[in-house]
Amino acid sequence: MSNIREVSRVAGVSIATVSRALSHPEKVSKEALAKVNAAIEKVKYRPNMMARNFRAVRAYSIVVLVPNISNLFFATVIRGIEDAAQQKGYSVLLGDTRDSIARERDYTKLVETRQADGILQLRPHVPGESLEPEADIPMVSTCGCEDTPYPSVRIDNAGAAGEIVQYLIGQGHRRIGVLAGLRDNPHSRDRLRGYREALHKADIPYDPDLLVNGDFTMGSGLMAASHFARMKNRPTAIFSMNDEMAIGCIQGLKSAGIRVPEDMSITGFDDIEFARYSDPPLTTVAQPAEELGRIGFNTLLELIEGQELQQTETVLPYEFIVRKSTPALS
Amino acid sequence: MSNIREVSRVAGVSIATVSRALSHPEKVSKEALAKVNAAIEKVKYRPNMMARNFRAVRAYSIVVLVPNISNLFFATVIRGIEDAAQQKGYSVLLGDTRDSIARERDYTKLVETRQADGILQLRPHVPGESLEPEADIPMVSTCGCEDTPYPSVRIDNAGAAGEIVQYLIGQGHRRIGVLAGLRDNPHSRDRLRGYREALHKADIPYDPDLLVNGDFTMGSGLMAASHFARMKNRPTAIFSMNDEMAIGCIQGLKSAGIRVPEDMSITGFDDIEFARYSDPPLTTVAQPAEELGRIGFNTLLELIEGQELQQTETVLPYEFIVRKSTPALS
DNA sequence: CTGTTAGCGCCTTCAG
DNA sequence: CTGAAGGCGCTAACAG
Repeated sequence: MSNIREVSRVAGVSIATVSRALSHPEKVSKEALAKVNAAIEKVKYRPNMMARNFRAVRAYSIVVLVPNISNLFFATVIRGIEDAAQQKGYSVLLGDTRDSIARERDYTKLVETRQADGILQLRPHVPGESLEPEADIPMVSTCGCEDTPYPSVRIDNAGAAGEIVQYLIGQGHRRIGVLAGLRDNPHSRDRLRGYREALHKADIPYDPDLLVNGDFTMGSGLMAASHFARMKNRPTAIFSMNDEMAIGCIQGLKSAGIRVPEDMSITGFDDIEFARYSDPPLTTVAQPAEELGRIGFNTLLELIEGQELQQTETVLPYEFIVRKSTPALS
Repeated sequence: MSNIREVSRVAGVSIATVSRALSHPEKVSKEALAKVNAAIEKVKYRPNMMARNFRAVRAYSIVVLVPNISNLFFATVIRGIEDAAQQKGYSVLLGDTRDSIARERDYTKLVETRQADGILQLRPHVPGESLEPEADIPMVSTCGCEDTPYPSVRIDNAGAAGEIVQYLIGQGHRRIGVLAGLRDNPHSRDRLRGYREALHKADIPYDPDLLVNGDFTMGSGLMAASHFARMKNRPTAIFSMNDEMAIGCIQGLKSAGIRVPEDMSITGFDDIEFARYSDPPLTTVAQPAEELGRIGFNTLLELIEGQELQQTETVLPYEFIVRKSTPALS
C-alpha cells in the first residue's frame, strides 16, 4: 500500500522523476532509473490504477450485457470478448441481466458514472424496448440482428436459416416445422424470414400451424415436442432456431415414441459443443462465436477512442454443418 | 460530463452541500435539497464514481478467476456470484484464465493495483502451482476442494462420489470404471478417494486398470469410451467425475456398439442442465452451483471489509439425483 | 444547516 | 534531465 511519494523519498528523487521512470523511462537518467527501481522493489510499490485512470478519464473496462451467461453460445462469445479485451489492456465487467431491463439500466449506470467506458450488448435490439442507445454511451451490438440502430457485428440470420431449410427441402421434406424463439424476438423474426423465403422458392405454401414458439431453452424444446407429436398432420422435419431447443425437442419426440431421425429430422442453430454429442448429432449452423466477441470488442474500442468507424455493420460468415439428424427422406 | 462544481454553481450552493445532498440528504435543508436536485437534473449530473472510489480506496469490484467460462457448471456458479455482487453494489470482473497461470497472475495485478478489491477463485487449489494466496490479497475459493489454504466454499466431493459408487454397488455392479479428470487435479483426488472408500466398504478390491484420466471435456469422455470399449474385462458401470465427460462417453460407447444403460450404466457429476436431456438422462450429483457462487462472494466480501470470518471453510449440501442411466443390473 | 479547506495518488506542464 | 506546483472530482473534518 505504498505510494509514489514513499518511493520518491526512498529513492531520493522527486515524485515527478518516479512518475517518469514508470511511464517514460527513456526520459530519465540511468542512475535515477536505477535508484527508482531499487526503491520500488524495496517498498513493494504498485501504482494505484484508480488514481491513474481517474486522471486519464478512462476506466479501461467495458460492460458486457448478456441475457443469460449459462447459455453456452453467449458464454463462448464472451470468451472472445474477454480475449480481445485482455490484449488491449481492458477488463470485462459481467452484466448478466437475466432478461431484465431494469438490470440492464443498472449496468448502464456504470458507464454514466465512469466505472466503465462502453457497453457490448449481446441481446438483440428490440425497437420499443427501452434502453435505446444514447448518444454519449459507446455501445455496440454483437450476435444481434438486422436493423440494429447502432454499430453491430452479426451473421446473416435469414440467410443461414434459408440455407438450412433449403437443405431440408433438398432432403425431400415438404412439411417442415419451425421451433422459434419468443414471438417478438428479433432472431425469431430474421430466421423466420429465411425459412419463409426458402419455402417460397420451392413453391411450398407457408403453414402457420407448423410454427411453435419457445424461448431458446431446452425446456421449451421439450414442450414443443409434445405439440408436434400431437399434430394430426405432423411435419417430417423440424427447423429449430437454436441447438438447446433442438436437443430438448429430440428428447420430447423420443419419449412420445417418435424416432429421430428415422421418423423426424431436426436441425439446430449456433453449433454449441453439445450439438455434436446429442443423439443423433445435430445438423446445424455454426456461428463464429468467439470471432463475434472479438470483433465486437474491437469495434467498441474504436468507438470509445473516438475513431471513425469504417462500417457500422459487420456481417461475419457462418458455416453450415451437416450431421446425422437429417438423413434424406426415403 | 458535468461535475459537482457545475451543479453547485447552478444551484447556488457550495460544493460540499451538493456532496451532502447526495450522500446524506437528511443533513441538508429541504430548500437546499430541492435546488440541488433541480440543478442535477438541469445539467444532467452523474457523480464520477472513479473519483469517489478513489477516495474511498475501494474499487467496489471483484475478480472471478475461472479456468473456462464455457463450462456450464462454472457459468452457473458465476451467475450466483454476480447476483450476490449486484445486491451488494459490487461489479464482477471476468477473469477467464484458460488454464493459464500467467493469465491468473495478470488478473491478480488488478487487485494489487486497486482496480479490484479481491479474488474469487473457481479453480481448485493445487499446492505447488504458484499463485499462492498472498497475505494482502483477499481471496476465497469456491467450488474447490479439501485442504485449500485460504477461505473456501465447497461440497463434500469425496462423500458425494462415495454415495454415487455405493449406489452403483447397490444396483449390483462390482466392476465400476472411473472416468477421472487430470491426474493431479484436486477434484479428481477427492472424488477418487470417495470411490475407493465406497469400494472398500463393499469389500471390492481397487483395480487401477479401471481408471481413465480425462480432462473434464466431452471430447475426453469420447476418448475414454474407446478405452473402456476395448477392455477385455469391461466394467458394467462407469463413474464419471463430471457430466460433460459422461455425455461424451455415452456417445463413444454407443458408437462402439455398447448400449447405455442396458450394457453399461454411467453416472455424472454436477447436474448441469444437459444431464437431464442426455440419452439416457444421467444419474448424477447436483452441486448447488448458484449457492456456491453467492456464498463465495459473501465470504469474500467479509474478507474485504476486514471482518472476522466465522468459518474459513463452508461445506454445502449436495443432492444425489437418480435418472435412467443406472438401472439395476439384471 | 452551510461553506471553506485540505487532501486522496498520480501526471503534466513549466521552470530551472 | 530534474523538481516544484497545480489540479483531476469528490468527501470529510472543521468552523461558522
